[in-house]
Amino acid sequence: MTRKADRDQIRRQNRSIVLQALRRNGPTARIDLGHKTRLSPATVTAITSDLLDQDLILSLESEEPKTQQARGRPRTLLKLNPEAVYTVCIRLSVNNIDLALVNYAGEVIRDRRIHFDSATADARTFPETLVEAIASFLQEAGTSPSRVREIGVAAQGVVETETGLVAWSPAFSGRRIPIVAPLQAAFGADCYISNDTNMITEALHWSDPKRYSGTFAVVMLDYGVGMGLYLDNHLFSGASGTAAEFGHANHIPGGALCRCGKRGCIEAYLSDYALVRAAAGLPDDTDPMTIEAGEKGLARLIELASCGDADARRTFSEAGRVLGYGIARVVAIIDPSRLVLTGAAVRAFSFMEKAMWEGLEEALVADLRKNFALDVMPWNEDYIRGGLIAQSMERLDSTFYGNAAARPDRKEAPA
Amino acid sequence: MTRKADRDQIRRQNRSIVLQALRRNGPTARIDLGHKTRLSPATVTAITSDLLDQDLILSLESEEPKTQQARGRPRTLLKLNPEAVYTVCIRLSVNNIDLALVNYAGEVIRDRRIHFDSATADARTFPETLVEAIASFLQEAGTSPSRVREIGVAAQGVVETETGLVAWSPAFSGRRIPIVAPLQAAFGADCYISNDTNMITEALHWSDPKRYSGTFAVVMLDYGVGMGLYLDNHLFSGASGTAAEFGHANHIPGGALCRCGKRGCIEAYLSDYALVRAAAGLPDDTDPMTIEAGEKGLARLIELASCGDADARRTFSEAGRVLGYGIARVVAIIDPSRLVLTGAAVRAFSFMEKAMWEGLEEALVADLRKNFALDVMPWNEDYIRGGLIAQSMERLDSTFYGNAAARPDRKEAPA
DNA sequence: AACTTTTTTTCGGGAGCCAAAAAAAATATC
DNA sequence: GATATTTTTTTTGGCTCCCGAAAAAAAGTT
Repeated sequence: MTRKADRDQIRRQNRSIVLQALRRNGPTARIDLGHKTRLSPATVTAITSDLLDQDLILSLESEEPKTQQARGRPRTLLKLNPEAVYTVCIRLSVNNIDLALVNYAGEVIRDRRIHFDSATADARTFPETLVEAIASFLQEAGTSPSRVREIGVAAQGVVETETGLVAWSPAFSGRRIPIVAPLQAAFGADCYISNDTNMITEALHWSDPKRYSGTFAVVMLDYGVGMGLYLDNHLFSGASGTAAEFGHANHIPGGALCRCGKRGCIEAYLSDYALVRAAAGLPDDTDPMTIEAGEKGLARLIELASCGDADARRTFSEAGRVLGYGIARVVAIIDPSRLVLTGAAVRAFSFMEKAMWEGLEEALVADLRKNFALDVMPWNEDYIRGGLIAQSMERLDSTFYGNAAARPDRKEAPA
Repeated sequence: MTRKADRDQIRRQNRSIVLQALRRNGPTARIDLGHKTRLSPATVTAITSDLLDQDLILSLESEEPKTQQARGRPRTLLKLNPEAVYTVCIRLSVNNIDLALVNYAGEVIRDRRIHFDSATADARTFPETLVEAIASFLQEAGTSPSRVREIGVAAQGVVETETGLVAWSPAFSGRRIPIVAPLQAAFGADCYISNDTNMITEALHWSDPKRYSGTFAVVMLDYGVGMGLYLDNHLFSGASGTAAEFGHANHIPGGALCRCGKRGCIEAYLSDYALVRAAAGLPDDTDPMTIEAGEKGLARLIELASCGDADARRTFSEAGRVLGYGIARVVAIIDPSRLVLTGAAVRAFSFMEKAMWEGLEEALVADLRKNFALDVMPWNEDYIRGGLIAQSMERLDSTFYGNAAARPDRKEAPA
């Protein structure tokens, strides 16, 4: 049963909409906020004066507006108060912790990369390491931890959003590492953790909501294979928060050996180590950990293919066919309107494309595969940070209302 | 951006909640409606008096309430007015059109099965046939078509909910047959079409919302293989409405021949004809259309297995392994909290179970497969009708508000 | 200085919710 | 039979929304 509606909900929602409009459009006059949000001028005045009282937004009088308008009362622009609250956005990769301090306007005011050698470090102490890293980062920045109201983390591997831990990651040699609980305990802020590809998905929706709305999927071919799902206009993370593990969906029973220990995973055909292993003619059960792949391995392979090396070309072509089959299964189950292909390996897309389409056609009946568009998108790591920022800001915007806590939770309605 | 909130929305939502509470609990006093909906008594009075004015609900004074309560003003029970509106729920199977006339209380007041021989009939004229069948059904029932405000259709095969047509079905030899548009034109009611397994999914949520909420999947093993997805508390049907086509997700590249013409679909290993084909030792590219399977074929196979026939046992065991792999892929991508297995073939589940778990274990890393529960559920066709009724009633409840049309559309927010 | 134009604020009204009081309609008690 | 008690329902009054319209503010134009 749907939850009952009451007045508070209206105001909360409308405040949140005004904040979103300001974040998306930068300094804006009340009258334009009215147009953008479809609220009446009177209501915009009421809401913005609340927000001004709370120092969440600022009035931009002194600065010269000098828009095109000539006559009439000049519009006073409003903007988010950058210093109202701060967010820390963190990206965990195999060897790095990337920290960013972000203000309420969504601007990165300081960032820092900390090396973390996952091969030698003890995964069990990682949470403490992370807490210390954040604390010293904030101290350097001269920002009191109490002003940080939101901490977002993106990690590679299998992330359990619901429990707030990394369930399986190459960085932690497969150990389950709690992240959200230690951060929450240390800083008291609202914390969350998500898969890195989910954050790319969120970033796409933020940067081009026209194109990336409704139901779409993102497949990331990188050092590992990830997926993000945006379903019915919401980021989807499944019941325990581990959905969209495209890379560990099986392709061939008993097939090539994957880093996760199983055989036949899509990742075992498409990721960096899989490509290097195949191109080198190694048996497909060669332990992935013994393969030197990563950025260098992949780059060399792409170069070889570009030079016309037959083995490299064949490797990419076979990978493309696997990709086609994988996409076919996702399309059959999810029916997205668009599928975005990204990650370091899309540089080699031209070598995979033909086989990919062939695989897709072999795998899926025409009626099901004609309704989706494919985007191939080179990318950079900033997308992950962008998604974290978008997600954090959305959580913040819907939090502020008096002292009322409780962000409405889409997951479960109370009995 | 979220839509702005206003007062109308509140009232609409609360009215809808009251109607839902009445539908779920039967005759209920205002005071209990207050408890169930968490609305104040004053508000319940206001809303119910509106609903009484509109004849959507009835007051049950004369009849003896005689509840356990002894003293105090007696509660007057309210109930939905069964005659307020009518719904027609239609199930299309290969050879039958099952019609049901349902009143606003969700009770079936008349039903009828019409034979439709899809082998000889012309699929192109099916829409007219359907319209005529409904019209004569209503006439027999003595119900004016104008009182029918909702028509819901469930069909087997690939159903495009968004365009309102059957894209591929064994009943129509693969032709695309429009359903919603002709019905809408003929009757003016709000019409929709959905996949039959989606309706089972909806029925499960309706009948046991505690157990079947959040994110869960339903797999139907029948004369064909279907799936329904309930994600984040909403029935999910994908961008074009063809999601959850589990049966046509590929299992083995270049594998067994499927009814859809492709090779290696899960259906080509798990459906009635696939089992009969395998048990008979026929080559796996034997044309499914030439195989006598259906209810009888499946029943005989189950009997053989029960008697200890080795070939039959092996057939089911192999099918179970495929099922395990298929479930593993769904779990990797969707991460449901529960997976329901149903359909005619679950009678043979005991012969498939061991291999299914083995397949699941082979295919998926442990971290991803330990978060879901499996239900095996015998079923009957009434579930589909139940889901249609639940869906139709939900659509009706959120429709009535003054003359305002516009059921809020979860799919797309306006710019 | 008076008019025009545009934005913002104020004011009054309507709609929704709720808490509390009042009314209604029984049974229990004397 | 009259009064008290209990429980449900309705009414009242108050609060908070939002909105339309009017008023005010703050320019530029004539």
